[in-house]
Amino acid sequence: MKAEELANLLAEHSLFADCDEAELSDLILRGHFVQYKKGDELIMQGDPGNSLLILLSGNARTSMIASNGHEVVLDYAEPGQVLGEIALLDGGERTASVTAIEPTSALSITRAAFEEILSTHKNMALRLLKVMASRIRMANNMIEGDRAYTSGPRLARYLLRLSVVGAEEGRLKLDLSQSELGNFAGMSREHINRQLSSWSESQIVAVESGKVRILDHAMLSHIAEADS
Amino acid sequence: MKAEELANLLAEHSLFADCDEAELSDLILRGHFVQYKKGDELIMQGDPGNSLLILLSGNARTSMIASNGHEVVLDYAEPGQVLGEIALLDGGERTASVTAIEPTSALSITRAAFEEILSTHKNMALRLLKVMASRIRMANNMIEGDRAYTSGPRLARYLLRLSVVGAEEGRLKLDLSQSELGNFAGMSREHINRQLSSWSESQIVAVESGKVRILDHAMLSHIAEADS
DNA sequence: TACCAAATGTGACTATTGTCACACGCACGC
DNA sequence: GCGTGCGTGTGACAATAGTCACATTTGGTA
Repeated sequence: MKAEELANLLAEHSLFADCDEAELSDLILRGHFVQYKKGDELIMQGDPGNSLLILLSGNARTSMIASNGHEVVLDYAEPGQVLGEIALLDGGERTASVTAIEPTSALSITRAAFEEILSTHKNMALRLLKVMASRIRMANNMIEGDRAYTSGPRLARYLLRLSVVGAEEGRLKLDLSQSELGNFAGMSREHINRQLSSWSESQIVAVESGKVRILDHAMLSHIAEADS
Repeated sequence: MKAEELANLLAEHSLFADCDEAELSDLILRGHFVQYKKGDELIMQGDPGNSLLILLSGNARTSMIASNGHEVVLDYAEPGQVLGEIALLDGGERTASVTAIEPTSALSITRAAFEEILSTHKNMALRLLKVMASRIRMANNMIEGDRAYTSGPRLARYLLRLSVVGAEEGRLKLDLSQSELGNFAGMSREHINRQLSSWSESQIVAVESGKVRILDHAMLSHIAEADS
């Protein structure tokens, strides 16, 4: 892939949208283009964290396996997302895995290159700080939601999180199986199924050929804030 | 309080330990010394986030109140901790409150001063990035633990998190009431009580005059990783 | 088309944890 | 010394959600 195409891909996405020429070309020059097929692991839990990825295309799931085998899905990453920066920054192991859920490509940046880029382009650090701030915000939100609400409002929250903003007819960004939704929202597949069925009857969502569609966005938002 | 004293306070703590003279004095010069008594709110959920705090002494609790009234304690902050950087960086509202749980003092830094400091001392950005990285790691850990484990292992994890590292006799950093422990570990006061009583019988912890002491650190760590 | 695997739907039961109610004890101030 | 209030201990019960078992559907492909 040519540098120019990469530059376009990067510049499309918010974090890099305001990068100047030099920054973009530095990223590309020092980065390494990698491709994955569905199911490949971009990052593996337990590995040392010596590089950072910038997702260029495709989609990936960030998840952790707890010591009792329970899988917890933390997030789904879209193109433009920075992945693996935590272990790179604090020198620890990777605490989560990132798995491609469709054919995916990314720019891989080593620690050395990352440090050079940070010290050369001081705006990059500020950009990264902002990204990480919103990531902490999101994580705190998850903790709050998981703790404070019962399964209904919680599922509502996760569905809303998956919903496209200016969506045509409540489509979700990702078509997850009910088991995957369960790992994301922290409830059993069966429970997801029952909840969706119930909402389906009240015309809040539609479940068509396995795919969830949000019919009543307002109602779902209301449920997400509900008392119980 | 004199600048020199402040400099010493700052330099004592990891994040600022390797700051050079100029950085420290810049922080102090541009910062504003504030004091709080027990129960005061250093940061209030819902406010706009126009400043950042560096805790100098005392102790504070970071917590959120969900829309259904449920209180979720995210963390307890020790001296040296940076607080309120998220809203400052991403421009959003404060999503959590920070309350002094004892007499507390802090250095308050406005957005303008913060930006100047970041752009003058580029090492500051890197330091902050590291702090935020470990904060994300911690948050992900909480999510994993809350999701994957039942109350026993979860309480064990939170107790361990409160335990002093080179502790004399398993003392905790903070003496929390059982209700507070409940809000921190995400379980009801009654359930905390029953769990502690049970561990007390098996000599894993001791509950003396309201204060929890860890007797069998190894056992508690083992429970924290347990299957159920 | 016919088969297989994976995903979904659903009932019955169980487990875990929260809630409510109330007793007790200890500390603090009057 | 004696209330008053807060934190704690504990039983009985309710509610929520998980588990297990199995039927059914669907989608891909030989």
